[in-house]
Amino acid sequence: MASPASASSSSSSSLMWFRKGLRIHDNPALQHAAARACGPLYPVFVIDPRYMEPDRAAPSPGSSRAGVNRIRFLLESLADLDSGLRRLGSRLLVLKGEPGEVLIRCLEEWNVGRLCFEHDTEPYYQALDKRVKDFASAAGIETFSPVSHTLYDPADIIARNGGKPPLSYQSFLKLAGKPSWAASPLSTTLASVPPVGDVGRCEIFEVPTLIELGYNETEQDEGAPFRGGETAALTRMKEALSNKAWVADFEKPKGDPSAFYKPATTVLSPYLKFGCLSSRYFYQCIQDIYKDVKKHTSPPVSLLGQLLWRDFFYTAAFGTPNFDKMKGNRICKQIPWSDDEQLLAAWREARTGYPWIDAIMVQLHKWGWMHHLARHCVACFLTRGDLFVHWEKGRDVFERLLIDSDWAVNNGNWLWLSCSSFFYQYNRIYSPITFGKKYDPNGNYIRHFLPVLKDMPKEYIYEPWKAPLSIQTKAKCVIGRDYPNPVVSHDMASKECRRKLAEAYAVNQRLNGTVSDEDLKSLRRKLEEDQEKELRHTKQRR
DNA sequence: CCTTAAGTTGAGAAT
DNA sequence: AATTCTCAACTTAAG
Repeated sequence: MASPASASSSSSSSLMWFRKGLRIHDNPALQHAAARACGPLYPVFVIDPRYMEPDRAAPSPGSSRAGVNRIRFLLESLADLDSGLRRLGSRLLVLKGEPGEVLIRCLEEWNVGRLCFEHDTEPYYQALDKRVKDFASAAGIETFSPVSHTLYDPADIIARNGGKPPLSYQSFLKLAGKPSWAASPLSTTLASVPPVGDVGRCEIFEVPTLIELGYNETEQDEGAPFRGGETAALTRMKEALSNKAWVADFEKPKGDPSAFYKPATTVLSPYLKFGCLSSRYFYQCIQDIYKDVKKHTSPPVSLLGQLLWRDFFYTAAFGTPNFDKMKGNRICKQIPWSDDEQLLAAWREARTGYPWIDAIMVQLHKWGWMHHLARHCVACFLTRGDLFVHWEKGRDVFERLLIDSDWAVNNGNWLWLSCSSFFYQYNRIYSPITFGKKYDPNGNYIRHFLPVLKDMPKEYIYEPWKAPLSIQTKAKCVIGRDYPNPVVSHDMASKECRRKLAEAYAVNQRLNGTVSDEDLKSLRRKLEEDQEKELRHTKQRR
């Protein structure tokens, strides 16, 4: 790793570039930078205005790329990182602009000899990092870019599988084995960080507040239990892991998606997304608990199994060109999804008329987080279950609004839920009525996030359109006036979706992975004709 | 290529 | 009320 170039370099300063990995503990890039620095160390975070600053044209409060909840979470994380660094004798230098451009200017201005940053497998960072690394190598700057965001190096797993990512969880597990770093305990503390040097002509900012970024709305929904930052991450993890029996018995599919004041899961995902919590440290802590208990659950359902899912999707995403698209994605079924903007808008804006679906979408807007199974319900409903809208549209909404939205995991799950890849049992459709009911028969979750329905009797809370008008009136919620009628009939729509999926699957199989635009177009035409025929038949029968 | 085994988390009925 | 069974039925990844 040590390069002779750096020893002979006239420059002695180092730059630690933070992007994800917003933490002090188990941060190999920071450790390396701190340990090897013989001059000043500049810890940098670059605010990209396109990601952070308000965009009035955006569909909901936030920037063009991120909802305000995730921006808040990121700012909190940065402020916490700054105070962590200050405790160690340093601070966080915030700069603004296009990250690649800004970083290269810093490297020049500060005469940096060593650049450290966490390796990242997302396409955005792959392109950005190549630019920066090319500059660094031409300028004789040593770079150190370790893999520490995930448990494994996706490239390594793919290489061990003959160049292709494993596409089933079980084969991933077999291939992955025990992570190489897990042989010895992680280094989770740092004694000190060398001080920052002269910043020259670079304009340095403090970590901004939302208001300073130009947001008026700074109120966070009461109850949203998530504050950004490493401190909150570690507290939250310790709290979750303090109950060893809970950890040992954890089975994700048995969690209650309607629990909101006390979620059924750890809610560590946003911290893992930004790297406020090291996935490796989390892994180590879980293993320590497993050693202490007689028996524990196993992947895929166990708590450790959840962490492995993340790596599974990171690996699949890294090894699949166009992972975030249907077209040009070799593992994605080609399906003639509809582009009905009105159905999409109804879903996005929580007015499908199905309270269980709409309540989940409200929670997404207000909290930026929902339980995993709740995400399944709305994703299934939008795509293969009811509305037959393209999974990429739903993906975009999640990507914007979730505080934990993570490129690989989010796209992977949309591929999964839409039966486009990984999972193919399109007959198994989440009912927007009965699924939530079995966890929350009284509808407390709906009453909380859709207060317009708070006085609807529990008999009708999942299907308020079935309530007699007298009851609707008494509940002060007349369907069609105070709350919408269902945008589709679930029974009819889901049958229709099943049929369309079956036909699309048949075409994909017949054409064996080479479905052209023309093929898709003619399939779409055929499906529409069939639907019309079917409608005529139903009318005749009546 | 062909065969085989397996698939995180459905719904509804029956016990 | 909670658990287990049955249903109808697939598909694909892996080997």
